[in-house]
Amino acid sequence: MSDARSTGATGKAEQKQRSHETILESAARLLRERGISGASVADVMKGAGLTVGGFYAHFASKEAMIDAAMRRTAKAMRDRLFSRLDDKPAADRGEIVLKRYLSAAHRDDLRDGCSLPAIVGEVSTSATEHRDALHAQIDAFADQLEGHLPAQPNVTRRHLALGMIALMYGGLTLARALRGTELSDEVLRACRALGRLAARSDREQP
Amino acid sequence: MSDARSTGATGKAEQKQRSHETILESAARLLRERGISGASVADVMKGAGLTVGGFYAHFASKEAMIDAAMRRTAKAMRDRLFSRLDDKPAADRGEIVLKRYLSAAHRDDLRDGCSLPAIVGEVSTSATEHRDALHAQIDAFADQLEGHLPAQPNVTRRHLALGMIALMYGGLTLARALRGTELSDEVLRACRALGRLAARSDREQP
DNA sequence: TGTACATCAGTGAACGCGCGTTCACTGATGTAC
DNA sequence: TGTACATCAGTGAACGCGCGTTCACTGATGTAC
Repeated sequence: MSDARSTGATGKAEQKQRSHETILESAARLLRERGISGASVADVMKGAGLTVGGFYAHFASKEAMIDAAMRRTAKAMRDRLFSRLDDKPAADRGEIVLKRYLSAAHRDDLRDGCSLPAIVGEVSTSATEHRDALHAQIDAFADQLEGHLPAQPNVTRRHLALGMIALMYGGLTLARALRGTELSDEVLRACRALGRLAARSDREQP
Repeated sequence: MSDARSTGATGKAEQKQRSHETILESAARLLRERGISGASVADVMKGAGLTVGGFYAHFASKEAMIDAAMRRTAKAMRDRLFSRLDDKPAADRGEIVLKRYLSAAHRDDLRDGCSLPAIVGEVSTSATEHRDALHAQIDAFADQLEGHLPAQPNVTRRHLALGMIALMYGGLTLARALRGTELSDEVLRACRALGRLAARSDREQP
């Protein structure tokens, strides 16, 4: 505490920054678990160990909070998906990302997984104000993914990446919606098989 | 009217049946446009030219109405997707379904299109009570689709069908969420290109 | 060092609103005699 | 055929609830002298 003081930062400002961080983490978790409309301001604050009233000292609106949570979650997800990929053969990398994303573990871990399943549907029907934040998220995802995909005839790597993102997002969301059924596992397996067609070029160069 | 009377049906029962139909149509339309939580009972009744109070003479709950609207919409969508397919060469049929589903016209037509984009996300996060209705819808879709897909090495037709459904649902939903941007069109194109890998077997038998 | 005042992160109650659901009522239609 | 009563599809106001947002207040922390 005295150390913190000596760095010039005041205790109050530090405390507020810590709270901001905690609120953002709570928001990101509830967003992934319950979606945009399900992540209520009161519950987000409760999840951060605070009360509703203080919220507007940290964010201008719920909309701003959701956008911030989206940005943060997307970055964390990409870091995890693409981590330690350099150790693997270049030809395997696309398929490794595919398997990480479309795993039963990822399907079952709502709290720490990808936020797309909780976001895209709502943005398409009732939360259009988050379109720009989603756009940035998809753009960044595609940029990073296309570097790990093989050249294929008649398709750009960019298109392979966007197609795989749609497949991964669609497959995971569908598998989550069907959680607890045999069909849910089947969907994951099916999407991994379909994605392999795009992620590997072996069949083109026998 | 006198004709109707002579068939033995009473005017009152007929009127109620007509209203039931109108309510269901209004529910299906609002469900596709605004999602499950966005299709409020009051708005559904208003869309049918009626008032809220009468709703519970037609459905036991909002949940029952949504399930009924889901069933009806899914059937209509399949009929449209698979219509007049017998005129086409067998090898083209999978790709034709793909192109019909992942078209800009379908993306832009919320009112009459597929209901999956409005349903799956919510079922995965906050409307789990509709899991069974969704399961039946996906099952029926896959059954019908797999008959139009080619044999491929290392993948069952069932898995090809489920993968394509996830790709089509994911791609359309993402494209709708990004509506109005260049990226939205790119996503549609990308998903058609990826889906072609599954829908056509040409590359396997040169 | 000690005292008086200023700041401000967080509290908790209240607001207006839309939601799903309930219910006493209305009035046109249908039935009995 | 005409009259009295029963039925029932639909009305509209009310309910309890959770939502996003506002605001007067509290009390610990920080500053001035």
